[in-house]
Parts: sequence; structure tokens; C-alpha cells
Amino acid sequence: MRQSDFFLPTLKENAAEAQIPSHQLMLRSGLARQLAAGVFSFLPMGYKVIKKIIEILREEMDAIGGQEFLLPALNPIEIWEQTGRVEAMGDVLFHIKNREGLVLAPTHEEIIAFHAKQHIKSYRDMPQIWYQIQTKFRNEARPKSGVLRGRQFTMKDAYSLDTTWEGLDAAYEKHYQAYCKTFERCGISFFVVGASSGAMGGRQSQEFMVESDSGEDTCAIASGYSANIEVATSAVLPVGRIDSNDPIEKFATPNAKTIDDLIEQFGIPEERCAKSVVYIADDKPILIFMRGNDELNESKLQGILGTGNLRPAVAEELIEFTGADHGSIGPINLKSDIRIISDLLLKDANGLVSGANEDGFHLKNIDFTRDCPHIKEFYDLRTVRNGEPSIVNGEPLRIVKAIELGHIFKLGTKYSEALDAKFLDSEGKEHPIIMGSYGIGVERIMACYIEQNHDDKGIIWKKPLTPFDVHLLAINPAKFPEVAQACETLYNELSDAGYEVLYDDRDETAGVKFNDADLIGLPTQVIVGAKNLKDGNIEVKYRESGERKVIPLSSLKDELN
RNA sequence: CGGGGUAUAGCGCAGUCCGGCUAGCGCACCUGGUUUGGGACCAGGGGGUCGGGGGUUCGAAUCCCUCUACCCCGACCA
Repeated sequence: MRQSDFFLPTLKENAAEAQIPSHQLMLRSGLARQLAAGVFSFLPMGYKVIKKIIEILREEMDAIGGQEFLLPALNPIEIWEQTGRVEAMGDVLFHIKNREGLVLAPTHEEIIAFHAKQHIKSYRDMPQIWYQIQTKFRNEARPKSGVLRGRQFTMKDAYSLDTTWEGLDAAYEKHYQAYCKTFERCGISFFVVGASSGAMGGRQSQEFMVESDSGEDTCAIASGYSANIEVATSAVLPVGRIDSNDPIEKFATPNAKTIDDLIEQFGIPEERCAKSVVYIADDKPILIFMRGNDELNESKLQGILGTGNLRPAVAEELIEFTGADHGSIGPINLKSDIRIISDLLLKDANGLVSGANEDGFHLKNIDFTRDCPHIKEFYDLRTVRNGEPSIVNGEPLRIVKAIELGHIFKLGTKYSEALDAKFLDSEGKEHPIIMGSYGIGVERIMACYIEQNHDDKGIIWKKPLTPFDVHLLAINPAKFPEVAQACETLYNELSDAGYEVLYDDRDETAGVKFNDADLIGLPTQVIVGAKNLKDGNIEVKYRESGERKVIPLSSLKDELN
């Protein structure tokens, strides 16, 4: 491709709205342009990269027996109503205004289940892996970070149909392996975490993550262990017992509203402080008791309570249910008989200090085994913190931000049951099809690659995602016809040899070409200038290492091999 | 949805507080000339509903009301 003909608008300055490197560089290097919040156009150079990513995805899906579909983005809302997801997705689902009964598909579990119901009738019809690589629409409340969170984006999603749970396990494992291969081929460093399956329903779920300060997820990782913070656990020791048998004692704490106040004003050891949090779950109050400075993990709480409908109680509710305002609440002498659950670390502990359920007072010497027989439920409720020992080998956990690149779910029968997609087994008995769901964000691969492969000059492309293999730079071809002539020859030879060549034949100064070349970031720059050419030489520069070599014109093909 | 910010030429910005000549600067773009290995120089030139609507005023980019878009933090995130 001759650059003088190629639509490749590079920018010298960063766009004001771009905050993260991948977003800035996608705009500056002419890969993409924003059309509206969370909506992007890909320009020819960017689309070349998208197509290369898609081809890798397609190859890896085909390799595990996947069959590619082209599914509609316009969906009848009835299907979504049958699975309850119109309500579950709420504003995230785009509704068509001037045609009743249509929505824009944010994903395709329902449509897959619909077609499975039509035609998958027998255990002989399975297993199946169906996939698509298409545009999805989600009315995100807050699009951000360039293409990382958009309202319209490309997704590879696959669905497995199986007759048995063992079959689902096998399909899941196939996708796990295919995803690892895909990201490795793309040259992306990633890790896999156990994840919460959220409102999707289902049994097992893992996310493929890229560590990045631009990420929206938080993960805990150490060697041999990695988990989304929503489900991460650590080997922090329980509070345990101290050698004391003192009775419970009430004491005045008029100016202590927080755990830190208690520690400072009364010299109570931090680990002996316990705190109480009141939540309202499905309109019922619940008191959560945990170590003083631990943070409640709402995802874990949702999992334990089996509902996502929960919120912290407000002041009036605190007083109504406990008798005290926040800061003075505890598990003993509660005003009303509400459910209490406690963090595992407090099980069997004694010598604890907690609120007295009376404003301005706390209790000390609380012994869980002696004083709190009414607390029978103990769960892991806390959010792990940086540096806590891993449950695998005690290595300190690192808490990092991460971008979710892919997600694999063992869905189970939620959608097949809701949409009545059933099959007959070999004994003629009817069962719902067992499904899995596996997604990868295409634009996110591109953005993550750039996040991991750039420097202060621009992007650093490598095979196989690079939009071109070679950037051929003609230095002052207008003044030196021999340069233009040599470039024309090289351009033809390299193209004939199978290289994708971007040929900078523009009438620009050397500096502009060099800076554009570094910004665009093709892996190899072949620089043809009059000085070197006079001796029959050209220069080769490798973008990643910055290494430059002056070599004879005739040995270029050997150099590139 | 809550909080904060921004909107002036294709891009980046100044001018707005304190209303007043023809709305400016850098980059980009066009013409001519000179340059030519790390974002050249000289000269000339084109390009603006100052986000939209309404109001105050002799006069509004500037003050008031209102709407919209975009960005950031939070909430949410199948």
C-alpha cells in the first residue's frame, strides 16, 4: 500500500478526551475515531488489525469444532422476556422505539437456545459448539477508556450444547485451551481468575484478565493463585482466643464512631475490635459481624444470601433494628431479633470489643463461644487485601487492576429451561440441553495489545496482529530519483515475496516520516536514503528494540527472514 | 443515576472573572519559493451558527435561564 494513497490520518497531539495509552494511540496513529460516547469507527489501518484478530479467533474456534453463525442484532423482545432478562438487564438493553417488540441484542444465549429448541431434539444431535463474531449493543451507563467499554462492540461468543454435565466440562475445557492459545498467539500477557458468575447464572466461571491500571476489575494474584477480588480468599489467620476469662463489661465511648477511634482512644488492639454492618436484603435486615478493619465483600454476601437485591441500612433502620446508630452496633442486646452472620475469622474468638447497641457505649471481653450462641452462621465475607498470604503457598497476594478480555461460563440449563430447549436421551427421557457460554471482546484484544506494547513514541506492532509487516520509507525521493527508483523496486519485490508493505512515498521530510513510522509502529522499517544508497546500502530499523542496521540492498530479503 | 469538569477553525488551546474596534495563537490545510536523515523556513491565503434555544443590554464568546454533547470520579456492569 502506498501511503500517499492510504487514508491514515495521524495526529501529532493527543486528543483531549483520550486518557489511557491505548485510546490515545489508537486515535493518534489513525486506527480509529470516536463517533459518539462508546461508539467508534475503525479506519482502514485499524480495521486491518481487527480482521487479523478475528481470523485468529475463527481459526481457534474452528480448531475445537466450532461452527460459525451469522445471527441478527435485532431480536424479538418476547424471547428476552421468557428468560427474564429484559428486567434483569434493565437499561443496558437497547429498545427499538419506532418498532414495537424489538431490542438490540447485547449477547446471544437466547437466540442460540431458540434455534437449539427448533432443531436439537435428540442426544444424537450433540455435542455442538456454535459461535459468532459480531456486533453487540449494550447501553452502558458510562462508556469509558476508549474501546474498552463501549455501547457497540465486536464480540466473539460461543455456546456449547451438551447432553451431560461431563460433556459441558469437556466443552468448557476446550474453550479454556482455545482461549489460552488465542491470547498467546496475539502476544498478550494474561492470567486466568476464578470469577463470580453474577446474574448470568451458572456453575463455574473464569475470566481471562490483562493486568492494567486502566482495568475496571480488581484481582488478587500470586504464583499458583489468581482470583477476581469478588471471590478471592487468603490465608489470614483467625482472630482466635486470648488467655482471659473476664466477663463482658460495658464502657462509655462517647467520641468513638469508628474502629480507628476505638484503637486510638482506648488502646484496644486492632485485631480485637469487631464491627457490625447492617444490610437490607430482599427487604429483610441482616447484621454482618466482622473484624474491625476488614472490608465487607458485597459479591460474597450476594452469593451467600442468594440475592443481588441488597443495600446498606440507613440510619433510621439501624436504630429501629439495633437500638443504636452506626458506630455503636454489636451482636449482643440487639433491639430486634434479626439474622446475624459472622466472618469466619471471628469464629470461636474471645476478648472482642464491639458496640453495645446503645449510642456511646461499647462492650469488651466478648467471648463468641460463651456470649454469642445465637450466632450460628459463619462465612468468608471479607475482601482480601494486598500482601495477605495466598491460600496456595503463603506467598503475598498482589491486588492489581485488570481488563477482562474473555469470560467462560458453565451456564447449565437456565436458558434451555426458560426457552424449553429439550432433547430425548437414549431411553426416551426428556432433559434440558446443558449449555456453556464463552465470550471474547475483539476490540479489547486490540486495546490490551497496545496497552502492553507501546513506548513514548507510539505503538510497537508484532506478528501476527501488525497491520503491515514492513514500513518502507523513501527519504527525499523527489530530490533523489535513485531513491524513488530503488523504493519502487523494493516495494514490488517485497510485495511479490509475500510481505505486506506500507510504502511511505509521500512528499514529506525525513523527520515527519520517521516520527510517523515510530508512531504507527510497524515491526520493521526499511529506510532508503541517498547517502546509504550511494554505497549500495539501505538501513533496517526494528521498532521493538530500536536496533538499526545498514546493510547492502541485495541482502534485505535475508535480513527480513 | 449522583458528584465534578469541559464545549471558541480539522486538532490542541487563549480570550469569559471585569460585556465594547474586524474573535486570536500553535499545528494541520492551499499557493509560490527555498530546503531535505528525526515532526524545516520565508511570503501570501482559505477556513468560525464562539455547542443549541431563549433572555438582559445601545452592544454578548463574555452576564442570566434552559437544553444538549463529551470527559473524569462514584454507583452499575449479563
